[in-house]
Amino acid sequence: MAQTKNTYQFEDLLDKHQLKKTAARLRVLSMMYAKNTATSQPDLESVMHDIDRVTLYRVLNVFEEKGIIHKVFDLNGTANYAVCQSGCHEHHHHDEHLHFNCTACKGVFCLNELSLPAINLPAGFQPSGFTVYASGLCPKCSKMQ
Amino acid sequence: MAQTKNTYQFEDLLDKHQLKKTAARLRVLSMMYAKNTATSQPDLESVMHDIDRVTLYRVLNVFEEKGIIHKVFDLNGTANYAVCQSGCHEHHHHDEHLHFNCTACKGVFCLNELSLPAINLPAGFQPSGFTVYASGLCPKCSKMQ
DNA sequence: CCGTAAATGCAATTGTGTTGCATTATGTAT
DNA sequence: ATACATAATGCAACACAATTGCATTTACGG
Ligand SMILES: [Mn+2]
Ligand SMILES: [Mn+2]
Ligand SMILES: [Zn+2]
Ligand SMILES: [Zn+2]
Repeated sequence: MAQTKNTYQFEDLLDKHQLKKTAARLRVLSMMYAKNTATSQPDLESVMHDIDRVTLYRVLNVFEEKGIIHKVFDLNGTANYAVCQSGCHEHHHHDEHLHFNCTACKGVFCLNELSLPAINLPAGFQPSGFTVYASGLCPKCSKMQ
Repeated sequence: MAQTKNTYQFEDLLDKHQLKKTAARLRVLSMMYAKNTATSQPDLESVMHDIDRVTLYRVLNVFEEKGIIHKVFDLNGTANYAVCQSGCHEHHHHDEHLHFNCTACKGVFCLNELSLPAINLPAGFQPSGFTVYASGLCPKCSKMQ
């Protein structure tokens, strides 16, 4: 679920990855860590009107490179980003968990706690990674019908 | 793999779905049935220079609505479309098979023959569908290294 | 062959994402 | 505290997929 972190911890996080502590980066971090669903650039833009859209794209890109967040596409093919749990490093993500896309609230949930079953492919195909999506109703939306 | 059908069969297919037999639709059908990988609007556009891009989008959309093709996003989040095998009807697709996206040739393969393992979700999540992607090298590209 | 509804072409618009470059802010050395 | 080098940002422009409105053309049943 949503991880609680204060400004000092976000500054430490940026320090740890040798990133300068800028207002845009701190605000993106606090927004992303405050929610339990993935965030898109348009999501950020709709809240942070004073930060240029290009800056938001660049913040997301550098966070992904550093292994702070990972990219996941929603049902419409638009990029969303979620905070990485652990085991993610620069240019090397370990995000082979299931992603749940709620058809009602459109939220994208990372289900890190689930273990994915092994999948074997037909002869000739050499897989290097798997991505599993589920769509349907999230807990909150299924309660409200 | 690639299904072989002639023009009469494509006309029958359009008839069956109460779609008018137009040149654009017949050409899109013959191109999509001739290959064993999914096709994007830009793919079609690069071949059918005389057909407007908007028409190609509309042909793809109506084929998807009718259950003739299904949409699958590639690694870059762009929409590709593949011929449905069976069991797909208007507004009701059964395309819960694995999609393999080759990182070399960028081809998107529908692996209909594979059966996907069951996946159960945490309490509260009500799934209505699953999508599984694998990325890596397809048979042809893995042979060429 | 005609008439009508559907399909198409074209222009314009939206949305997401990228690039180049001038300006500003950050962190460090003085 | 100040100056400097470098990184980050803002802005304009661009690229590309996808959508919408509307006029024109086509398909097809009568
Ligand atoms: Mn995730
Ligand atoms: Mn498929
Ligand atoms: Zn929901
Ligand atoms: Zn390949």
